[in-house]
Amino acid sequence: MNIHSAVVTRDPEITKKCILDAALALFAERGFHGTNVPDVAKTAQVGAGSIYRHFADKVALVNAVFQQWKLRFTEELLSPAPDPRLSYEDQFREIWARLWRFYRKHPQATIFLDVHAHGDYLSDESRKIAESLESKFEAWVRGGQKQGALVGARPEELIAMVYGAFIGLVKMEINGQTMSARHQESSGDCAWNLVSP
Amino acid sequence: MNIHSAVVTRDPEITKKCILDAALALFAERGFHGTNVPDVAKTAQVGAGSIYRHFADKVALVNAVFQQWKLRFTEELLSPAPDPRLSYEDQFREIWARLWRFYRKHPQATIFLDVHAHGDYLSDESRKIAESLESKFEAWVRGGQKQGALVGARPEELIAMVYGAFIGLVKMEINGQTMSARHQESSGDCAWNLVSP
DNA sequence: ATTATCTATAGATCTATAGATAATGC
DNA sequence: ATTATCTATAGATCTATAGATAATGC
Repeated sequence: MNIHSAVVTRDPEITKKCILDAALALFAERGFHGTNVPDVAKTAQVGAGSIYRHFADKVALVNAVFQQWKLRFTEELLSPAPDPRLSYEDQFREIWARLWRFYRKHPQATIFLDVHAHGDYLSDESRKIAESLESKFEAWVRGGQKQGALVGARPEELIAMVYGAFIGLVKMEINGQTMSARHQESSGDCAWNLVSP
Repeated sequence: MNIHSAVVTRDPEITKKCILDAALALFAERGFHGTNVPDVAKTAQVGAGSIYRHFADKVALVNAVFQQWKLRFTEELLSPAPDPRLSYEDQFREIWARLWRFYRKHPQATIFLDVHAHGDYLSDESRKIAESLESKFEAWVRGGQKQGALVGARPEELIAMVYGAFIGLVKMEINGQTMSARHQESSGDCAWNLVSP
């Protein structure tokens, strides 16, 4: 059945990585339901069947992408933790700068994580990872509140507003208004005012 | 072919409204590609064919929903304009309160407008309506900046951050953390600090 | 005669699998 | 002998249409 095939041999892990990268790009741009598996295969330059060798189904694939990038996002934002000798304002600005750095390095992942944050196809494992990131941020906020360095709202609220403001700027940029380094910096002033007491 | 049919007669405008309401609910919950036309018909309690009598195709339907609610959102947020005799802080708080009122009255529309803000299925007409709302907000921001009552960033940036922060809170609430009237009020303090000079 | 509605379905598309091919390892 | 890959496609699903039915208006 496979007369013309040129089945190239390579490390299966490379095949898997190609699939994950292609899935990230297409899911970020078109969403879960807007992306079909043959297109992922074509973008990854693998056969459609190979995707089902590495992932049980399309839902498992999107969860693998989600978990990979949620973990990496956590890592790049919170490891190493901002120097605790810094003022909370400076720690906050460090995290704000890391958000922008993450987005510059991985724009597709930033969009993917926002778009797929609440899909009903997310597994319990994926949700657990998201909650774990959330609780790390909440701990940081509570620390600042105890010192009176952050405003006394519920930590979830402050996180939702700051991250929401960041995503708002990202979407604005994707819509055509670029954010220069200077704009990123001054948006940090605004974001700090949001949480400062 | 239609032996058992009970073709109920009613005002075609009511049929159309039922379709638009059903489409709003399903598109908001499952997104454009995650929603299929027979499900919209079932939710609207009409035959699938009736949808294509009122709308050219699925894309025309989502655009009709988008335009209806984007216009209504603009109306409810900016008409009547906040009393210009009020301080800009009080005008801002009035708009913030209207945002929450819109969301409480039309939670599905709030989600719909966020999820479908940048879909590639949006028509030029839909985009024009979105831009027109944006420019009304920008004019309001420029007015405040001239008086030194709002921080001097680009208006698009301030709008993106404030609206992003609001959407962040809405998503947080949908995720389980309710926002009481008191929380809405105090989140307005934070949001005002974001844009205050 | 026209208009609105319905059900049934043709045709397109998408997911997941079957089965062939080739490379690697015992 | 096992494992990874491919192409082709079965079966499910989805969009949009065809054609029947009924109500309204001239």
